[in-house]
Amino acid sequence: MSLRILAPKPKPKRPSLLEICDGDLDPRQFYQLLSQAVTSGVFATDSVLSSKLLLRSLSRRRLEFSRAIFSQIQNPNNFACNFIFKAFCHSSSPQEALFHYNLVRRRFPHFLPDNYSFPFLFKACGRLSLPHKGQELHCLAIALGLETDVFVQNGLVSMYSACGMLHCARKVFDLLPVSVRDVVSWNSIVSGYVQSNRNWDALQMFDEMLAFTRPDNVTLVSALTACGKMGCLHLGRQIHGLVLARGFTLDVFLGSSLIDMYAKCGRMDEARKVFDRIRDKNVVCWTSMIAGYAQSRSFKDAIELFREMQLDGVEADAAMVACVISACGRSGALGHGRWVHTYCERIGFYTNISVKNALIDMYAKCGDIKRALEIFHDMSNRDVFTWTAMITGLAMNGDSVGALEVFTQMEASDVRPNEVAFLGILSACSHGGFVDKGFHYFRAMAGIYNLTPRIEHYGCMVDLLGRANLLNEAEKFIGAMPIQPDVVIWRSLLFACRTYGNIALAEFIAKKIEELEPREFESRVLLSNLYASASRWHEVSRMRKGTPREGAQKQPGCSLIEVDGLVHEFIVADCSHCQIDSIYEMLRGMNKVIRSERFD
DNA sequence: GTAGGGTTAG
Repeated sequence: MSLRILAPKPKPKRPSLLEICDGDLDPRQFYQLLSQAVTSGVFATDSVLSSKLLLRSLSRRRLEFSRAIFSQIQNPNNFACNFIFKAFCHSSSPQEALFHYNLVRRRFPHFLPDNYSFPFLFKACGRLSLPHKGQELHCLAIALGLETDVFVQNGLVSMYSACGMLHCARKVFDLLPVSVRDVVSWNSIVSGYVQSNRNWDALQMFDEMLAFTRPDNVTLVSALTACGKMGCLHLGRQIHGLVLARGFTLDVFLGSSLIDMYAKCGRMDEARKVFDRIRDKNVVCWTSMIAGYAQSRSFKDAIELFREMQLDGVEADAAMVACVISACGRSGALGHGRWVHTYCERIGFYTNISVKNALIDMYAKCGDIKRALEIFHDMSNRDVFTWTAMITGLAMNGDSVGALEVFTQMEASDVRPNEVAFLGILSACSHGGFVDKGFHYFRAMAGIYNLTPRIEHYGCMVDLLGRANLLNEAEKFIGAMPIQPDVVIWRSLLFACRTYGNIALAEFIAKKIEELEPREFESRVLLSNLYASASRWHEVSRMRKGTPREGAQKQPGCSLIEVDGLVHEFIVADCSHCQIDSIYEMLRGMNKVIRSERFD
């Protein structure tokens, strides 16, 4: 028997901090590694490990750690600096990127930003709308010889666009040699025009681009957005054709912008076809579709789709619920609205200001003004939409005095009323019969707030005078308007004529309306009713002769009712409801009761 | 030894 001498087991090598850093780490292990790095003085000696730790902190989205780690690094290299700029420029506090840039330049005079730094810094300037800081950095970039670096220059185009300085963005773009421009350069300038609502210029740039570069998904998204904003269905369809013919992938961005374009052009059927074809829909796709339905007043479809989304397991975000709440408000679906309200409180969207604004609007539109006021009073931060929703809501619910009070409070706050807020207050004056106050606010628009009254504001004033039986003043007011009066304005005065029985003026207005809308017969019907009430039967029959029995109605009337959480929609002469027979039976029964009551 | 720019809904 021989003795075998066993070789000693090799002692396992302890992995270095760098190796640990490269491996998979759960949060606890990461914190352990961080504390070891702090105690062993790594940040003073090992710039690579410091940088790697920074990178890991960023992937954990723990910016406070990134900031702490960066502050420990004694001599940060450009890599570490760029890293911190990048982390912050995309964060919720982009000013931190510029703060760190200033800090680094002060503390390390030898530090100079490089071609990697500038895009992040420009991004931060753009997001913060700091064109002066951007220009300062632009000068430095030129001094450093980066005027043909496509990344730096594209960053500049986007920065100037984001700051609303489109002429500068265009100049940077034009100065960039054609051989250097890439698809991102074109995308940046096209999207710049779209952001500034210069949609026609955006589409022209898009057209020009096609001669130089193949567009990508991002290009088409911007072009489609421009088409949507302009209601340009023809071009939108052509771009959709390009998507299909050239085999572009229908990603969520392209899908959402196609839905949005079709929805804004009133083609919900085509929007839905796109929606159904998107795989892995995100919350934006669902919102685009739901917003489209809400915008085309198909509230029932909007609310149903929201339910469907939840069954699909997609979580809503604040923007989505604000959109759904607004659909509930406009359809009068108070039950649904309440349910979404509870849902918001549960998920935690309730802190979001646009959600609260939507809730105020919804409760006010559904007649629960008490609840709307409660939410309004509980809010510590109010923006112009909050105030406007409350003023309009009170006016709508007949509380003109309340609306005037809230408007006064708004004027005392640091929020400036906009055109919509003035529509609210003018309609409050009109319904409350406050003629002098109405004129005061109408004059204040231009005089104090530098807002140009739009045709809707003039409409409110005509309504105000008409309701107050100041029909001749209303007519004079229309005559003095700097804009051409439209049918809405004339019709509102015609209604006032009917109320106060002014046949002579009504005849004059009906003529005006017929000139503007020769195929509409609503004014004739109104006028003939007016003749009837004055027993001028000859004129009544003259009016009716020229009026066709059918086709006089342009927009079908529509009403909705919510029963047990389901919204039922009825359009004039629509028999599609599954219980239409029992509904009519009930209506006939009710009519009978009403008639018998009347003759009792 | 390591990283980059532009885009969508409300």
